[in-house]
Amino acid sequence: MPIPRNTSGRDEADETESAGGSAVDLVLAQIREMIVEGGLKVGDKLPTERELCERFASSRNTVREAMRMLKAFGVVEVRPKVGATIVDQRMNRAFDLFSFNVTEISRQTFDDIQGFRELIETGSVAQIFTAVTPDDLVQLRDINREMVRAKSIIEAAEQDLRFHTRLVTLIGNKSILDIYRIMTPVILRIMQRGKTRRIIEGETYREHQAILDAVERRDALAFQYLMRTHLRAGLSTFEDG
Amino acid sequence: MPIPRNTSGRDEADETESAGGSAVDLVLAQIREMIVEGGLKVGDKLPTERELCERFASSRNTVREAMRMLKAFGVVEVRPKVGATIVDQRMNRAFDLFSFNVTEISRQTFDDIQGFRELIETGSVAQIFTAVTPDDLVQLRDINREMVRAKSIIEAAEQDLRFHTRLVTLIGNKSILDIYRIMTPVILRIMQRGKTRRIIEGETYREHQAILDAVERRDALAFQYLMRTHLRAGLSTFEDG
DNA sequence: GTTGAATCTTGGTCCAACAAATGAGTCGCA
DNA sequence: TGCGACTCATTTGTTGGACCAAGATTCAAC
Repeated sequence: MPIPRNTSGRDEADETESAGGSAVDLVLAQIREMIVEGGLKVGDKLPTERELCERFASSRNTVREAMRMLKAFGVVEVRPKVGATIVDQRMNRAFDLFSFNVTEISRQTFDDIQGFRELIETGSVAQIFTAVTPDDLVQLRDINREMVRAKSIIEAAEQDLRFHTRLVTLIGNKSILDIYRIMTPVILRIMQRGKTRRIIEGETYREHQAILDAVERRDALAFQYLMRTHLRAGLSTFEDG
Repeated sequence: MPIPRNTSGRDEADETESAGGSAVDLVLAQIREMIVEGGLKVGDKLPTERELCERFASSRNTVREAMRMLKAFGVVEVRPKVGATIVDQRMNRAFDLFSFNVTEISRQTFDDIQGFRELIETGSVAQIFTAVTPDDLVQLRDINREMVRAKSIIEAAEQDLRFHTRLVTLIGNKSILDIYRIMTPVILRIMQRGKTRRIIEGETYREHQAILDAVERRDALAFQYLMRTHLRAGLSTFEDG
């Protein structure tokens, strides 16, 4: 028989959780606390769902919804018949997060993203020059050629992005690369907008080649100038909606 | 009577979703598709849970778990009785994402984060100098003084971060500010590590002041040099675990 | 000791029900 | 007629229970 319990656990909602209203949020906060207090690390296993129900005096559905959120956060990975283990896939989750297209890219967003890229890609010239190898350059030119051979604008944009991501990888900074990867979906949409095959085969290809030439010569000023010009080239093609 | 239906909907798992195994993932993908195909924008309302059950031939729990994930992604906001409306709070969600401390900060992460900050904070000197007003400088010096008056290391670190965030805000680039905010929890943990009151009252305070002096003089080279030195100062205090 | 079958465990899904909150319609009164 | 209070229905939040399928475990047979 359903016991008419305190459905909205606001009485004991003294958690630090900001939105500690619903029972699911409460259980979520309790699980988080359990992880932190218990000093659980990546690889450790969480109790079973039914055990969590018992411990937090909640129904299984409530616990499951809380687990869903943890899964959405990339903090736990749950396999059937095995249980939930703590992981850290938050970067991948952040990546998924922005693949969700809910808003059209505004002119402002476009400018901001390109400004960010300009900061990253021109500012890290020293690290790139230090790390780059002849083999890297060969691969980069290959990518550039593949971009021209691409069958569609979308595919070409992907190669274009691959080119830039490859450069950013050379910086050797995982945080920067993670963030660049998180922005990938948005950057892709930007690239696909206002680009034609003619632009890709012509301007984009040549600009990439010129940038690689500058890398080869270790010409920092040229690299920065060419990269900035390259990134800003798209700005003119952007049409306000 | 429970109909022995196909519990693991792998038969029709022809979705583009990467992990389209479970029924929840399937419903999630279908809702996403519904949003995209239907051209639903921020502010639009989703059908009721029961309507989604009917449309996707799933139980209410399954739909609810899918909605939980959308909520975790910051894509929908659901109020009791009112229903689910589409929002875009993904940046806030990304912020929450990294407030979850599951791993200890390694030396490598420390270096990477500081390297990223160095790139952002020294590379945007032109934008900062253009945007800064006398009032901004007054506020920045206030923040710096508050940092010294802080009652705890944690509070001081928060003021320290506030100082840098205030500077980054001057860049006027929302994307950069968003990313800086996302990194806030990690940066805070870095700041709290290896800092003593002596360091905060002395070195940190003086370095901040010197940076502001450089801003006031519009001395770009000094600004970049001082900022870089300031950010790298912490590196020596970091002790390997 | 190894292997294979029986059993147990556990996550995945579904169902039925009730509580709570809120919007909408309705009734009564001025 | 206008408006406030009231009732009612709808919708989300939560619970308990049930079953299934598949991995993990146990145990018996060889």
